[in-house]
Amino acid sequence: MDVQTLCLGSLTLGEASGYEIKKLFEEGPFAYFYHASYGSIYPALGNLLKKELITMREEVQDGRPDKKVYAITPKGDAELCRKLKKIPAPDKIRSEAMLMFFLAEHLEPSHLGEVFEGYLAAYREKLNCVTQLGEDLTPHRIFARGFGQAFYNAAITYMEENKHLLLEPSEQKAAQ
Amino acid sequence: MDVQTLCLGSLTLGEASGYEIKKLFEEGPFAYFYHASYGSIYPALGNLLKKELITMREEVQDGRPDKKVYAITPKGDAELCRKLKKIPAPDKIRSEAMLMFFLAEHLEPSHLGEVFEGYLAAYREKLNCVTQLGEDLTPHRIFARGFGQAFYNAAITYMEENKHLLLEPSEQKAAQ
DNA sequence: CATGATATATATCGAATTGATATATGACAC
DNA sequence: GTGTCATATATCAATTCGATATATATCATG
Repeated sequence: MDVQTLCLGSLTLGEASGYEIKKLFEEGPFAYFYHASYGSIYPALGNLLKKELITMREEVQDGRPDKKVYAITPKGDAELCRKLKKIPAPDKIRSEAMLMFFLAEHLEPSHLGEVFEGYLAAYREKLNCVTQLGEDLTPHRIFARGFGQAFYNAAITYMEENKHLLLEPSEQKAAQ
Repeated sequence: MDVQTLCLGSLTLGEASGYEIKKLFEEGPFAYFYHASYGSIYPALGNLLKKELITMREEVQDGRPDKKVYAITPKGDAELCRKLKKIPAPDKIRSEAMLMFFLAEHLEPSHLGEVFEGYLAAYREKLNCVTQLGEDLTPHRIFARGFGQAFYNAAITYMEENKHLLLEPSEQKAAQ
């Protein structure tokens, strides 16, 4: 699943600029299951335009910089459907925080605590973000959003309940 | 967090070959929070060796190909600690399946069903994998493993309970 | 007993992606 | 006026992926 396909998928939600597409991955409905950077989005939009899978119009704005608004074409829609006709690759998670927790013996306790609190706070914020997300969703999208909520809820609950394992390992040892 | 740091972290669990390190990310304790490919692991080990952060010895085996066994040095351990002294980047999830669910209107129902069942089966297998994982774990690692279990459990439960949203959207619509 | 599949093991390389950086406009605070 | 923030586009070196190649050995299957 390359960024071009990702952009096509984004544009099925309505026309958007590269900047707006990026926001879908940062705080929008895609935030909890996919990521893409400007460095891949802008070139992808250029390629899609060349292939006539999307159209572009320049929109002059006042109070902020002008933008290029992209929209998917029927040809682009057909291409997206073609690309979605496959078995998806397995999920890939990259959690530096969890790696740190796993290797916690190599961290200073104060830093570990800081990392933990920051991580928990970030998850609470993400849950908040997902929960506020979207109106008039199709059942499919309610399912997808609910998955994100279920994930964040489970993570937050787990962290709150098992904090001691990470932050007071000496007491745990003593209790055995 | 680059692959070199990741390899250093892997080697704190004990000496290992490139192939064995890869398995940590595929079915081992890192599987549910990080990924790395051969194309990054082998060059990373080469660079770490040059920098004397790890050592290498060739181990002749019978019944299978010989392997190069790497071990972390004190210098490597210091470097790892240095690299871990920072605030971790936010988690990044890449789920092609979830993207498909979100864009389900563009999929044939039979394909959607197939993707869903495959995804659920994969998660059940991953949960199984994580649960069987590790003996004599430190509290930190019990925390990390438990997080993986909590995540997979939540995901599986959610999918089982909300399957209808995804696979019978017409009935949902009719029920409104 | 060939044939194919699977597991172990290392290595490489083009293509894709990231993360950082540059550039620019305008709002808003202090 | 000075700094910071949000909007907006674009580029690029460095990193990483995913596919492929190569090799050894086991095991099943017809």
